[in-house]
Amino acid sequence: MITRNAQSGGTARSVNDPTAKGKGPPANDGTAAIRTAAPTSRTEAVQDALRQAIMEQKLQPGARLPEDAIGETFGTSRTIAREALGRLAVEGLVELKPNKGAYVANPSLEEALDTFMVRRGLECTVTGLLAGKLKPGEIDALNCFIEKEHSVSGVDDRESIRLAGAFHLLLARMTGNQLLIRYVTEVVSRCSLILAMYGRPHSADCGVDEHRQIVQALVNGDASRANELMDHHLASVAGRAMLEARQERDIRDLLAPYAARIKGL
Amino acid sequence: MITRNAQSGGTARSVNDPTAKGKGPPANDGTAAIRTAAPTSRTEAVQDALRQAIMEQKLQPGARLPEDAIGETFGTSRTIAREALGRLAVEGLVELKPNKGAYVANPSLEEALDTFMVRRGLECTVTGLLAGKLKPGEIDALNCFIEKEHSVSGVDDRESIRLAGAFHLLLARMTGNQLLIRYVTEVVSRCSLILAMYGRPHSADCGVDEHRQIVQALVNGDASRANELMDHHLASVAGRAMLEARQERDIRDLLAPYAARIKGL
DNA sequence: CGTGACTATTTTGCATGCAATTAAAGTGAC
DNA sequence: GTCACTTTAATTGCATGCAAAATAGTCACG
Repeated sequence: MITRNAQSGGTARSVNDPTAKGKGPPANDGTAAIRTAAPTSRTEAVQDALRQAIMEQKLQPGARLPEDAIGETFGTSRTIAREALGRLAVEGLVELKPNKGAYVANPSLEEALDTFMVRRGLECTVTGLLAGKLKPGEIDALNCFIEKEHSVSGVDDRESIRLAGAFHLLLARMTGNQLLIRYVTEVVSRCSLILAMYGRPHSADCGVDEHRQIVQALVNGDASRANELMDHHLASVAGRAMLEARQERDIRDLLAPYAARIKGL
Repeated sequence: MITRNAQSGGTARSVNDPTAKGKGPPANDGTAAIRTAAPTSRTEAVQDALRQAIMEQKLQPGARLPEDAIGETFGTSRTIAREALGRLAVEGLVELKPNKGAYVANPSLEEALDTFMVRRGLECTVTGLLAGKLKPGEIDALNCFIEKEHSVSGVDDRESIRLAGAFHLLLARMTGNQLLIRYVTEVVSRCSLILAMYGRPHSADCGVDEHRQIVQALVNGDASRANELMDHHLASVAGRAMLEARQERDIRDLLAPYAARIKGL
């Protein structure tokens, strides 16, 4: 009925920029995205866009994600949307209910704690691999990054969360361990979602100083201290976020479906 | 031209048992599979079957996995095969080359070491969560499992590797942490593939006793000792496997494509 | 006899169409 | 007015078809 053009994909190219335009300059300082490399397939493009939309809370937790709507939005077929949703489900950002459809993940408190627990283990592996092995250029990059974190601290909460995640990602990338990078990327995504859901305002602020200490310990080659700091850091981030979360969460849960219905999606 | 039946999927049911028949009784003691729950979709069924085939080395590392052939084998369309391959790629058992197709993963020595490194971190999280928290029934289950491991030790290498993996999986499941379970499942899959590729005969044998010690430490609630044991255990498994691997691997790499061509696949 | 270009075939990437499941609306009985 | 049932609409699950890319095969030419 739509008959967009011919049939095959050679022309429909509305994929490249649909949700990506919202932010500042595309300077790739690790700030921008989880994905570093340019998307190779359309599936990846849609996947990246959806991930960003979810993590920026443009798509509320619990919101429905119909294949049709997504495909149409991005100018692709349901096939692509479907596959992107499937992969995001693996990442834990999307929940896939059989025969019912895809929803933005709405992690329970328990799942949130599980995620942080796994994250602590992974990040200790990171610190273990990095302690005393950082090259001068890497140290500079980290310090520079922390500077940037400090500059937005207390100003833009959402940006703070994003940068905090990016910091941990940056560390993981320095290990060069591809699998570790993938896992840290995943848990950081999940944690960012969780913090955006459960976090109180300013909850991520005081993390900056802890980041500084961690880098210092890594530079000093003190692995166990870096581990300890990282562990404490993550535990405290989780703790700060969760403390007052219980009631608020219920309200949000209850409200989300109505909000989605009103907005029409 | 095939016109198998009508059109839709309501009837084509050759999915349920294609590669699964090769082994003993279907008693579900954790021996059988990575997947515990019955597959809900056809995609999952194919995915599980392929995973098993790969881990049993029925499909050699590096072998091509054409969508067509897989779909035909399992009595489904390429769509299903494609999606299953995609998910296995996420798990790291399949390598997906754009516009070229899917291949059974052929991890390099570096990737193998990366995997073991990540695994150590994850499994330490497992031991940390489990130390002193095991219920009597769980302890029994573990001891029973170790007994079984011991019985096949030195008899059936492939089975030993499988059981060793299943033991770690069993531990992970006892944490109840879904994400942790997923990650451990993945790394165990990968490590099983790696051990099957790189492992010398009997390389996994002496692991049984270490398993026993780990359980003992967990029962005693000695978290740090359990961690230490687990770490040492995994490092030694990795070490045993890798030691003589270098040359042999090159040969296998070179041979794999030819083997695949001869067998026609 | 080896090498390069051209063609044919295979295989992936993606879009679309049909059936089935599920959610919703509408209808009637109590 | 509420509950149960039937019907209808929306959406998923899956298969198939077409085009592009990659590979294999063929033939002319050096």
